[in-house]
Amino acid sequence: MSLRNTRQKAAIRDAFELANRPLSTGEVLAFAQDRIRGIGLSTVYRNIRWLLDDGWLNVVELPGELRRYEIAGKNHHHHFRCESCGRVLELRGCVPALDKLAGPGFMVRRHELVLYGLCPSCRK
Amino acid sequence: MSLRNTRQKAAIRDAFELANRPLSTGEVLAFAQDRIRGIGLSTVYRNIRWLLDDGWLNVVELPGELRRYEIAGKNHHHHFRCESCGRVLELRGCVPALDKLAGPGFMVRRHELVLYGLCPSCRK
DNA sequence: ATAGGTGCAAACAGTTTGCATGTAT
DNA sequence: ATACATGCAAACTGTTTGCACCTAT
Repeated sequence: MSLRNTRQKAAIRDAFELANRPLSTGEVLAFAQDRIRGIGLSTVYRNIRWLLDDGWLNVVELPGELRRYEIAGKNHHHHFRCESCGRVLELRGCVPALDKLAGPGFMVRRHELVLYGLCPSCRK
Repeated sequence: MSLRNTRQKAAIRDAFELANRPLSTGEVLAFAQDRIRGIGLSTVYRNIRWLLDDGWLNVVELPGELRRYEIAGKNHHHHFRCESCGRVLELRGCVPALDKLAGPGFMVRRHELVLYGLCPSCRK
């Protein structure tokens, strides 16, 4: 849990609020370095860890991708990864009966779904 | 591309054929070490790479998990990860209209779906 | 003033690569 | 005999940790 308010901490939170999409540590560092010369990668990791503990961030893990993080507290949703620009975008809602794909022997507790293709910007 | 038939190579292929589920490099190594004393991890990695190039294996990447591999050539399917035993099992079939989850601005090319819970063995 | 936070560098895990040795052909 | 494959160790990437210095309180 973090107790003090530092410039670094503020810059890291701002990165997520401005991006409004899941960010990797590298993306967060790039943003924060524009504001604070010499900010270290370990500071990014440590603050992300604290924000996760606080429940302010959630982990977003896509298959074969670096771990990303997004602001917590949103409704159940899934993600779209653009194969052109590499960005990960949020999708709203879900698909019914997903969990039925497992047969009757299984007990399904949760699921993850990721769509891949071209985002609206890259499709043009 | 591999040209020679070695004991190591045979043991690695056998691991996949006997397991009949996606395996990580660690799982493959554990299997192969039962047969061949002193087999190295890099041999596992190299042979998996060759088997991927040959099209004999496919990559199976689940969010936040180590990369796994499975025998190629199967129909479109998804996976179930047991939260008790950690094994990843194959599910048959798919769910219709998955790709509709992205709005009209997107072009969806493929998707990945993973279910989590208890497998039939662990549920008992 | 003081202890929590930062930045650097070292430690780690999983994966890849370089190289001398071993072995299938 | 030859060159491909192996096994070891070193390199590499993403992440975590130890520690001296800095700074919000």
